[in-house]
Amino acid sequence: MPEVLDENEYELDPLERQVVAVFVDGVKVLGLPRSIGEIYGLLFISQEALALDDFVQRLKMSKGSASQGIRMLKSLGAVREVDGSADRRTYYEPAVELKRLVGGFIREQIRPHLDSGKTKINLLAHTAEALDDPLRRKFLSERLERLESWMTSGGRVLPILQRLLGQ
Amino acid sequence: MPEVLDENEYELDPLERQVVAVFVDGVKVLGLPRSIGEIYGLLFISQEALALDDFVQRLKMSKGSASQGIRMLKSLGAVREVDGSADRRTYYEPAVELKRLVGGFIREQIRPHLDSGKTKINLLAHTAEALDDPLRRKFLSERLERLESWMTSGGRVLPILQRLLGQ
DNA sequence: TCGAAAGTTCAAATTAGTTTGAACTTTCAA
DNA sequence: TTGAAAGTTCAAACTAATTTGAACTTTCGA
Repeated sequence: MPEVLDENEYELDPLERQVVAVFVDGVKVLGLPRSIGEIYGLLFISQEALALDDFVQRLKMSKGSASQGIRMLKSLGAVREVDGSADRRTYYEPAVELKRLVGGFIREQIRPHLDSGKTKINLLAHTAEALDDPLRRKFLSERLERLESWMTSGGRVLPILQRLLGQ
Repeated sequence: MPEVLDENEYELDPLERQVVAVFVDGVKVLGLPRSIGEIYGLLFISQEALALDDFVQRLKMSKGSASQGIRMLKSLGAVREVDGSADRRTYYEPAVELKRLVGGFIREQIRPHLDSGKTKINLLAHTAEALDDPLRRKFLSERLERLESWMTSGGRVLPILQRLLGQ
């Protein structure tokens, strides 16, 4: 067993394991991979910033997973790099403001789908307008309009949602 | 090829296929299986109620998938049974009010996770209170309290969200 | 500048999640 | 009542998603 600091003990203690498990469950609900929950969870219960190797050792995951996980967490705005570290590594700490986390999730995981969905539906609405059967045309146009209104409602609600979660 | 009505033609036409694809993408974002999107999508663009066998034939899925899919859609409140049908089958039509769909999703997919999460965190908070190291105890208690406050905020926001989507 | 440590990439292996299909139960018209 | 059609169940097969690990690139202290 390598010589390490108390805080960087190889295994997670039971409490840490359970908190990490809560985050693993949480990110699964959001459709994100387990490793994201593990990394963020470990950061959340750590008093000091952690580097890639800490995730590899303490969570027993591959360097590849840790690297990809950190990349996604960065893109979500869920972690930030701590600068001014003594050694050559990059250290991370978690963003713990709910507003910020929700904002990142909306921006990265929700908005793009809303936008591309809206585009597709607009195209289909056009196709429907060109249908021969007038009854079918009317029906489909109505339904596609409704679908568009869902997207619009969704788009309007997201910023409100984020504001409401701003503590 | 079996003798069928126009509306129940075996294959989906290109427009129908594309609308169904939009729903398949949509439910994937919500973390629901493809078959749910296919079934709901087909109902959404159909002018008359459909029965299990329509999903099997037109979407080329197994009876098992269709049955399980309908069960989940019922639990989400996304389809309702049409009563008074001529034959022995059960026919379904889609619920198309966004408010209702969102409500069902919150009730079935979000609330249970929020509730079980809150329970787990409360237990962990207790465990943390019993920690020997006072600094560690303070830090973890703070973090777990924050986690609880996330859950509470989430719980408060859901009904508002649903109300805002009530057109 | 060099080379060892840090970090990245991505095809293959693994794991998780979904669908199938066959055996089963239920329903209802004759 | 009965049996054929409708619907359900769930273990096995399949598919999709994640993780691994080895080869690679980048970085920076000596």
